[in-house]
Amino acid sequence: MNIGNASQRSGLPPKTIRYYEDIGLLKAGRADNGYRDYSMDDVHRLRFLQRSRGLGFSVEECRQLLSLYDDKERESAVVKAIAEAKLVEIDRKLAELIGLRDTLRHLVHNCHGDSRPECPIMDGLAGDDAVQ
Amino acid sequence: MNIGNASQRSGLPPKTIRYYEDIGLLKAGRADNGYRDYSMDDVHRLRFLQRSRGLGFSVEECRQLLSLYDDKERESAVVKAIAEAKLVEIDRKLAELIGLRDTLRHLVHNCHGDSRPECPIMDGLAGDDAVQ
DNA sequence: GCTTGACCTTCCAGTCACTGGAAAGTGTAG
DNA sequence: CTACACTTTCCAGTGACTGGAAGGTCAAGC
Repeated sequence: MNIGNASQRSGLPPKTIRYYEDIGLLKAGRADNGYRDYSMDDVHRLRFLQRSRGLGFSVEECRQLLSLYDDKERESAVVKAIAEAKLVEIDRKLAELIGLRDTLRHLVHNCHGDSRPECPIMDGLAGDDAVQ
Repeated sequence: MNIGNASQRSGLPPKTIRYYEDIGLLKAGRADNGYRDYSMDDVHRLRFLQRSRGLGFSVEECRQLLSLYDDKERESAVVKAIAEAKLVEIDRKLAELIGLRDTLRHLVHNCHGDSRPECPIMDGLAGDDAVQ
């Protein structure tokens, strides 16, 4: 199957699929006309990449996960450790983002938002007073 | 004052300050020896940038905020609108991240994490079953 | 005066994960 | 035969820095 077809089945843009091949994440066969040729197995791996990336794993982590995906002898403990580390990372990002939101929300809440120049948001960003 | 000093006072690395100058975010004077020379006013603007970036505003948004910061006639409503839009964006990111965390948490929870190859995380990433 | 080391300058390249676009070849429907 | 969609490769750009090289400047200590 051509790349466009594989793209539709995997949910990854053709450009991204070629990029993944470039960086050695997944190699495709070639048809006689030079077009890339994908098997259903390839499509499964592409979908795997699409989901892994979508869940926040980096490309390097995806490379690792994909090799575990191919490894019929893998230990699920290894996979679980990677996923747990990612979970910690997501939780950290989440906490940071919540902090940002609360700070910004507080600033917005205190701003009249009218035609006058006085603005607690600006004051907060300027850092004259405590922002958090 | 030299860039190192301005860096310490603003919390921005010298490299970043030079980069901001490169992209026209903030211009510094020059001393006789060719070194950049910063006033306390410059430091205030650098701190303003440091805080704005830290709160998740893009460099282009910071450019806009900085010009409002300088505008003594600004309307606080304009600032508030920008901050509110950013708040919506942060909330959207937050919701997405929470979705990711829940999905991943669910997968991790279902995985034994032992020496056997069976792994619900892998199955979830492969997408044979519903991930969310 | 000389050396050492910290600081400063510019410029170029790399990061991450794509994405856009140009130029050219291929396949298919009418 | 033509139109048009699809494919190929290659090069460059994104955002917001960051690292490093090569060289200039400055202050302290000997």
